[in-house]
Amino acid sequence: MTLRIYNTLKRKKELFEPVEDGRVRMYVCGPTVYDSCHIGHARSVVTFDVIARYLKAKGFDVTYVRNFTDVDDKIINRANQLGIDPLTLAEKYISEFHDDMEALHVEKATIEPRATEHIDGIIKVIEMLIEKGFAYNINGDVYYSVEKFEGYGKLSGRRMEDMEAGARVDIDKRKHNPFDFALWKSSKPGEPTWDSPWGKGRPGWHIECSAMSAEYLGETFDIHGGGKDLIFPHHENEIAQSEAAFGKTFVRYWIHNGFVNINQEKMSKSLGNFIVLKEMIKHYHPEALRLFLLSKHYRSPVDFTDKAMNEAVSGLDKIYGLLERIEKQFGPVSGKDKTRNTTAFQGQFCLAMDDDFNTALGIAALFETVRNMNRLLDELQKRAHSPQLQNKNSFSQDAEDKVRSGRADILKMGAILGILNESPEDYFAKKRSTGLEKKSIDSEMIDKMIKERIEARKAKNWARADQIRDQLDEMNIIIEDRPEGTIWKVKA
RNA sequence: GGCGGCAUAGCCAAGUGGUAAGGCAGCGGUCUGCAAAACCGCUAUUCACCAGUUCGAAUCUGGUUGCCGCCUCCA
Repeated sequence: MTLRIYNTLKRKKELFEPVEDGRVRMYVCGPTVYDSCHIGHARSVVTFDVIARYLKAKGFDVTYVRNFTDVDDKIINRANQLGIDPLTLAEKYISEFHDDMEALHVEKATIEPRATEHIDGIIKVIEMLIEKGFAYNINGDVYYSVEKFEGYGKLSGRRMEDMEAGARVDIDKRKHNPFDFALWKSSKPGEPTWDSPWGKGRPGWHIECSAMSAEYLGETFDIHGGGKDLIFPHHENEIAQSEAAFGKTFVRYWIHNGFVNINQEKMSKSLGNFIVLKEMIKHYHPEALRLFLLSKHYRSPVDFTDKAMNEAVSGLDKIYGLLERIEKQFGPVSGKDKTRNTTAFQGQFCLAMDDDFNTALGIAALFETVRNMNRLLDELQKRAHSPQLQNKNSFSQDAEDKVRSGRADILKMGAILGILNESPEDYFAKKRSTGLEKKSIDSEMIDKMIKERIEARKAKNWARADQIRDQLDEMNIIIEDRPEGTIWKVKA
């Protein structure tokens, strides 16, 4: 059970060895709260949610810090446009973020610090950097001097000389080097400001993460994550700040998730193709989104399409379908079920997750378990209908044990992936009612028609039964005659 | 201009030296009054192309082509 993680800094997979045995300290860059979350945010948050869940399941004591950037140019601009206070705007989107994440079944981070609540810590780090000669003050603006930090560029793999060649960087003559970045920005009218040794102002973007991670996780910690786009300049700058200020290795393992494309196009505001999370979960089950996102490796790009989402929905239906089948036959999960041997989980699934959180491979293990359990239930059903078979009882006892263990397996895998949070009844009931809403059909009418069809079938009036089924089909309702009774579904 | 990534069946996708997971779709079968669901079987002698290393390569090396990302706010 050795976990290997792809480390962006080293550009290879490495054995994971935390600073302190049995503990993991991890920091993930959260959103700048100036707008609603889109599915790109969802990918990052879900990726690290699964990583945190898995580390906990492996027995680590996990301290997970995910920050909010609640003071920033974008927030100020947006607030000015709307004529409201920037901090009020930030508050609104923080609360929206929480709502979205709850809907997505994202577990709460241990600590969710905000930049504006850590101004003192930020100022302290800037003072250290000035003192050590890594930063300079120009009329109340404090800049970090990238040339002073020897390792600058080591995360993103770029050298200063290369970057200058074709770089598109704003020319600020006051900076010693075009790549020098702001640690502290002097205040302009209408902006939130704090007192500092350099006058009134506000922190730059990168410094908050150096200050807050040090406060909650120490000067060296285990995992730092975020989207690939943050590698440069944000994370490069964080390393420069923290290692210069504290004189220690900042982070041991850097993890970066890939992007979400929409119909093979980069998702961007200018293309107008970004998908807001709370809109999308009106159309798709949040767990289907998680299953979709996790069915590709976290470092690869994923292409969001309705087709891909519908495939995820089919997969989720299949899993819940099995859970429903088991529950109908053996009842809900019992206390005893929770302590069962979960061989597929401990074997295939954990092996996959141990290899750089290979959720796609883990999901394959989940589906294989689903198929195995369905097969067993089929066999059980077959035997029940053939009275000549011997040892029926011992087989069914054995099968029940296996099925219960299989369900425990599936639920354990689901708990890492953050899916299968609902009871199968609720899942399908909700699906039916939202399906009806969309097509504006009345469920009482359906029940009435199904009752009539059951009567017709009892009387072996197949013509009438099929006629009713055809009518329902026209209403986008699908019928399944199961051994336990007739159920219906709404067509996707 | 600089840096980096990717190319596996109809589609999505895992697989970094030992002979191609899983999902979706399709077809055939079992089951069913007929269906649906579920299960079984089939669907890549082959992993963009060329050359090389090796007993052996989708996996390593070199080259070619194509796609994409970052270097500017961005998950």
